[in-house]
Amino acid sequence: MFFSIDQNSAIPIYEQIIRQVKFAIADGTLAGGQMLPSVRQLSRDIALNPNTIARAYRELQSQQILKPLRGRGMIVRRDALDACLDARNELVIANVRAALADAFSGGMSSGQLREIFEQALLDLEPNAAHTNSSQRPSGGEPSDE
Amino acid sequence: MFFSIDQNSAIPIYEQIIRQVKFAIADGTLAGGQMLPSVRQLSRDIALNPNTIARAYRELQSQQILKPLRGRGMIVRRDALDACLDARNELVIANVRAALADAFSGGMSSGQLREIFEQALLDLEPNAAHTNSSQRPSGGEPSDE
Amino acid sequence: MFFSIDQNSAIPIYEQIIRQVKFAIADGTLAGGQMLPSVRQLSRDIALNPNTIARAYRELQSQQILKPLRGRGMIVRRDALDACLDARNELVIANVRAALADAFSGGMSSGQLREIFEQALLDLEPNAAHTNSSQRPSGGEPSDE
Amino acid sequence: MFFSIDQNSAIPIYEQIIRQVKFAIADGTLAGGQMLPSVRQLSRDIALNPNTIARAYRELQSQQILKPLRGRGMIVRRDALDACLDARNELVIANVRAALADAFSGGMSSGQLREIFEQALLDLEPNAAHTNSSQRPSGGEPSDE
DNA sequence: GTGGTCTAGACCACC
DNA sequence: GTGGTCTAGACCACC
Repeated sequence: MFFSIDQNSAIPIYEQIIRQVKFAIADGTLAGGQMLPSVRQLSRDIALNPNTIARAYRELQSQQILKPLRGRGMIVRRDALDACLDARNELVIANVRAALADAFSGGMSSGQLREIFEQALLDLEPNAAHTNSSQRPSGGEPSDE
Repeated sequence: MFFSIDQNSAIPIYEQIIRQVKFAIADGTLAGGQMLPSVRQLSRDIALNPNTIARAYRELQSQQILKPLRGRGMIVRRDALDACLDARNELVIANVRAALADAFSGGMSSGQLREIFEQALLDLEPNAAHTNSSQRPSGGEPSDE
Repeated sequence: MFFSIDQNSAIPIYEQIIRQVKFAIADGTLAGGQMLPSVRQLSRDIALNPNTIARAYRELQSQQILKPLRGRGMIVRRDALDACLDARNELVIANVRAALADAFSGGMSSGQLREIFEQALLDLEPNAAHTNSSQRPSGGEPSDE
Repeated sequence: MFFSIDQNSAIPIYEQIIRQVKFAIADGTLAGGQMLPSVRQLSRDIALNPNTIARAYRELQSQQILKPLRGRGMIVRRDALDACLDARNELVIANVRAALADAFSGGMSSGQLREIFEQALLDLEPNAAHTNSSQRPSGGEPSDE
């Protein structure tokens, strides 16, 4: 599976699962209508208590991301993509703002912050082809309907 | 005092105090040799149980940031500044990296991230106008209207 | 359990617990991966407030001796043995040096100190007869009567 | 003065003073009838709160070590030497036994302990001429009467 | 069930 | 006055 769980993180495991399901939908790894691994299957795969998986699925269901198929499991709702893109964007924006607010409250300058940001981008960017332009088009979701 | 506690944060109160003491040292608000408010005084000022303050002070002591003067109170160690600058930088870098890692794992592009970063900087930067140059002098409010 | 707490000691109870956990790891009573008694269980067994136990466990955690398994309890870290052997040796060496420094500062001679040391060894050594040779094999109870 | 105070020690400062006065008497640095520095003088010399000095002198007086001369200060009682030698010996013996008990409770062997003891002796012995004989005469106090 | 946080309040030694 | 320890008990999230 595509889950990577950090047992030591301060973020509860069920939250990590919720987030990773949403992000997988946001980036297209999981598409509408697709089936999720069963609670039992997944609990074996990633060695977690089934209760923890079940809790994550339950919350994703109540957030209208997943839909239960009676007796068969959970599928991704056809209309889940927008909610997942929004969730992703909100989370990322909140993270960035929190990091900046922390930095300013400790007296750091925006110059130092830009350096840190660019360095982190260099280190982490998946397709490492870094360009200096900050005017690239904003992205937008390709329509694959 | 300079403390601002968020009772509803997921971050424990004693951790908020620890962080704010370190950041106050990092930005020069608290200098080496300076006295901290007493446990009882601070507990009155920010309406917290003295045990909570004492716990924060105790951890700062074991991290070599504060030093107790027996029967008199807590002072900032002369050599605390470096540790506090390091702590601040590490925290900010970790925050930024976590935000970026999250974003990439959700399929966001570095272009989108730069926009989010610059927007957050605009919103949060304390009393400073934004210019696009990253070599601009560190202070000043140039009018680019 | 293997804890023996002295309520009247000048050493705080939580420090006694910390020391005894480390020493139990050092002498092999507690091995890496092994589970500790839960805070509530131990607080019942040795008639102490759970907060006191929790404080000891918390500090052992921050010293990388124990590791919390969320919702399940505390285990001894696999790599804790070295740290515990070091802690034990450092403590013993510090104790011995402090005793000797005190003695010398009061004008005592090394001859007097050797007598005191050998007498204390005779009195305290667990189930072992004393011989004058310091190269004797490490176990066994030779009868030198 | 002959005092060396460790502000950070777990041992209270007034206890350090008491011990150092007794040990100075035990090793002959302070003789019966000799005058101690006044509370004010000493508090200036070693930069301590006069209350702390006064408390130490008060306890030494109640232990029959010092005697107040009205309006002039404290002198060492003529019969203080025996009490001071006893106090020194008891303290050293207690220290040594405590160190050994700690060591055994952590699974250390008497062989290891002898090594530690001899090493500490080598490091600390004031007139570093170390001999291997452990049968030296026990010392005894020279009579200078 | 588990540990973690927080409040409330007692008591202590030290200055 | 100062910080440090300890008890008692509530409440929380997680498993």
